[in-house]
Amino acid sequence: MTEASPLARKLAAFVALSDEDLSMLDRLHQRRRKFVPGVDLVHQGQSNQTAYILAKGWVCSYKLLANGGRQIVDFQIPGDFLGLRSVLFRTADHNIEPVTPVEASEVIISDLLSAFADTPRLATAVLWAASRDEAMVVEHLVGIGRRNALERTAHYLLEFGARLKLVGLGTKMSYACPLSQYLLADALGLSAVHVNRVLRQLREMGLLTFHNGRVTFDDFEGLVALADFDKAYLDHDGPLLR
Amino acid sequence: MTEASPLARKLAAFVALSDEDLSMLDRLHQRRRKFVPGVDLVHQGQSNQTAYILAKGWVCSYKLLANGGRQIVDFQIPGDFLGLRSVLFRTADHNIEPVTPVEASEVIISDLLSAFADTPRLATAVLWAASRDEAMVVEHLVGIGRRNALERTAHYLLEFGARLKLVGLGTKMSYACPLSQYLLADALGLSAVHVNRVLRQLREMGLLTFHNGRVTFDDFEGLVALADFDKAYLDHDGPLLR
DNA sequence: CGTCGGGTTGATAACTTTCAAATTTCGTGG
DNA sequence: CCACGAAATTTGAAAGTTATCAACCCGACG
Repeated sequence: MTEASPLARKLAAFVALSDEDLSMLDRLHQRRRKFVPGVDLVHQGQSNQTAYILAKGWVCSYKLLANGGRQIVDFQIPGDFLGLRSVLFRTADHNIEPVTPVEASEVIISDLLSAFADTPRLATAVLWAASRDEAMVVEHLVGIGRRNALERTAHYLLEFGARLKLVGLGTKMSYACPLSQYLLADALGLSAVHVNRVLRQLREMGLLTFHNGRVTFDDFEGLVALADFDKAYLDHDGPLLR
Repeated sequence: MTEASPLARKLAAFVALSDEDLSMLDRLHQRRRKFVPGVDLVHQGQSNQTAYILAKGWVCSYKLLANGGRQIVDFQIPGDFLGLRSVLFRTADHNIEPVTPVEASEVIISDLLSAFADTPRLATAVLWAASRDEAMVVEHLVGIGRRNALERTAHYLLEFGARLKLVGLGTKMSYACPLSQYLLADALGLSAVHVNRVLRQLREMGLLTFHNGRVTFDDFEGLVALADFDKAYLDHDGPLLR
């Protein structure tokens, strides 16, 4: 096998996958498409949705409000599914936009469903990943509702560290993060100016450094304590299910 | 058929269900159990989960933080599933607690899965409802992140109106709401004191009244405008899919 | 009665936003 | 390789929103 895809890598962390599972997973990837920042992949209200598996780059899902604000619900990174929900729901209720140049494979929904029927372990793994995604949205909600700016930012950046490590795009100590402070602000429910101040504070406290598109954890344990981060949450060694 | 159950009523709004679908739905309901406020239905970290269909009363799902705060992720009302996610995830990552005395039917997951295989329209309806629940969590996230206390509260109470009307527990003008201002505060990411002030303001603006466990919309259109509420979102007449 | 949980109100403090203005970074064309 | 302009980051000051603290009120209930 060549280099494992991010998705395969992620799923393998949940469920031990056979070669058959893996090749089935490969066959799900259809046309590879590219997108660039500034052009939505999915637009609010648009119907007739396609689902994708993200292969390269970051995207964000967001909603716009009448009062002019926007809230980023989640960022997706390689190995994540895009737009699965919109397909079910028939029409998208949010926008999806590339944060960086992006490559993604189309997924034919009927292929996915029949793959589920044929390879139940794969189905388990995908459902598991979907549940985790939902859990992350919930954690995000909790953070915005009940954590102050400092804890919230620390928690969010820690979570990304864990997600990226899972797909082989980061180490325990640092990762490449293409987000601007504006994007971070729209995700955290803060103003960009305040995000800047918070990042400075985290740096001055010796906890983490976000510079030049790279997040570095200067004091991992300190961060975890500050953010009340559940390490077990995204962090484990072998697959959970053998 | 006797009085339609809240769940049947809700699903029928999404998908036109046959008698066969409906009786299948009935058979999903197993042991009926009762719960009282103060005792968790589901406790964070607990494994070996059961899923339920809520028949009477309200419950809330919440997470506790190390800093002492708690965030209520969602309230569930009659017709909602409870703990479906926890079952998949093997262990619960949040708590579920009754807000009022509650009655709920256990659901055997294998029954649910085989019902899906036999009656695809029912499966569609349930998945649709699940997607809607997820969309509501996202909307909640957006509200907490980017709406001020007034808009946020108005939006939340409007959403409840729509949800309750869907299961026959409210009219366009008002509904019974058993939530204390403390509960509302923990859901909205505000302090109880501030919720009190916001409710007063909404009342003084002639928009809505929340008194004696009842929410009354005094100026529906005004509220919708203030909250930037998407009426189409939860509101429709016939089933979406015939 | 006395207590207790919920609601209400005022005063003050804390946190975050907004506005405005540097400063730095970075890609592009000269 | 340097200059230029646009975008992103940084900082200060002032304003706005929401939390916290401290009372007080009220109805339910033992």
